[in-house]
Amino acid sequence: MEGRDAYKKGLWNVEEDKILMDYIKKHGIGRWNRIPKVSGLKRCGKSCRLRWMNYLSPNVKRGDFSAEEEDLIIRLHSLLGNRWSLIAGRVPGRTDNQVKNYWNTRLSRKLGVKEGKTKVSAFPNTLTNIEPKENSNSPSGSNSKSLGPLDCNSSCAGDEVAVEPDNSLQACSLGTQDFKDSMQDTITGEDDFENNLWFSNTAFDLCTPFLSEPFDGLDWPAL
DNA sequence: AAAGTCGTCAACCGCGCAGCT
DNA sequence: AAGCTGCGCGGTTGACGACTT
Repeated sequence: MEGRDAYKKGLWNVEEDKILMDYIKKHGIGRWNRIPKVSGLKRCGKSCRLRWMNYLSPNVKRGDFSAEEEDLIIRLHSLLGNRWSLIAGRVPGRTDNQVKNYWNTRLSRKLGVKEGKTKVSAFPNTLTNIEPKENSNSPSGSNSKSLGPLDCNSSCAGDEVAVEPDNSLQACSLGTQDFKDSMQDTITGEDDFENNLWFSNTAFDLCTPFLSEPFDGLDWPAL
C-alpha cells in the first residue's frame, strides 16, 4: 500500500513541472490522482493540481497586483469575507492562493484589518441592490468557477447610492429578507452564476471605473 | 560581514462536498 | 444508504530572499 510518504513534498523543480505539463498536454486536466501512476511523477494528485492551478496554468497572471486589482479585492473582501475562490473568480488571471496571500501579507496590514478567523463578513454596508444579470455568457466557458469580467457597463455611472459605512444592512432601504436570502446564497455558495444569477457591480458598489475596460493584455481562458 | 528579523509566496493539510457505484 | 473517489476550499506552514542591526 502506498502511503503519503511515497510522494515528494516541497518546492517543485523544472523537471517535475515539465512532466506535469507534458501529462496535461496529453491527457488534459482532471483525474489528478492518476498523474503519479501514469507519468511516474513523485507527487500526489493533489499537489499536481495545486501546481497547475496556481503556477503552471497559462491562465495564471504573474507579477504584482495592479491598483485596479487591489481595489477590486478590497471591495470583494468586504463583501464576501475570506471566500478567496469567489474573490479570485472575479479577478481575472489571479488564483485564490494569490489573492489570499496578497490579502494576508499586504492588504490586511495596509487596511489595518485585525487578523482573525472571520469566515465571512456580515452583509456589506455598501450593498444597495441585487439583480439578476441577463445573458451572462461566461467567457471562461465550461469552467463554472471562473466568472466573467464584472458587468460594469451601464450602471457604472453610480446611479445607485452607496450606504454610508456606518449604516447597517437594516438601515439599507433594500435590506429586505429576499435580499438577505440572496446574499446568504452567495455566502453559502449557493449562488449560480451560470444561471444568470449575477450581482451587478452597482449592487456591490464595485464600480471601479478602471475596470469598465478589460485588463490590458489579459486574455480570458480558452476552455 | 555576520546574525537576526521580517515579508512574501509556494505548497501542504484537513475538511467538506458532489458524483458514482 | 453507505462507501469510495475526485475535487476544491480555506487555513496554515515553511523556505527563502530582503532588510535591519
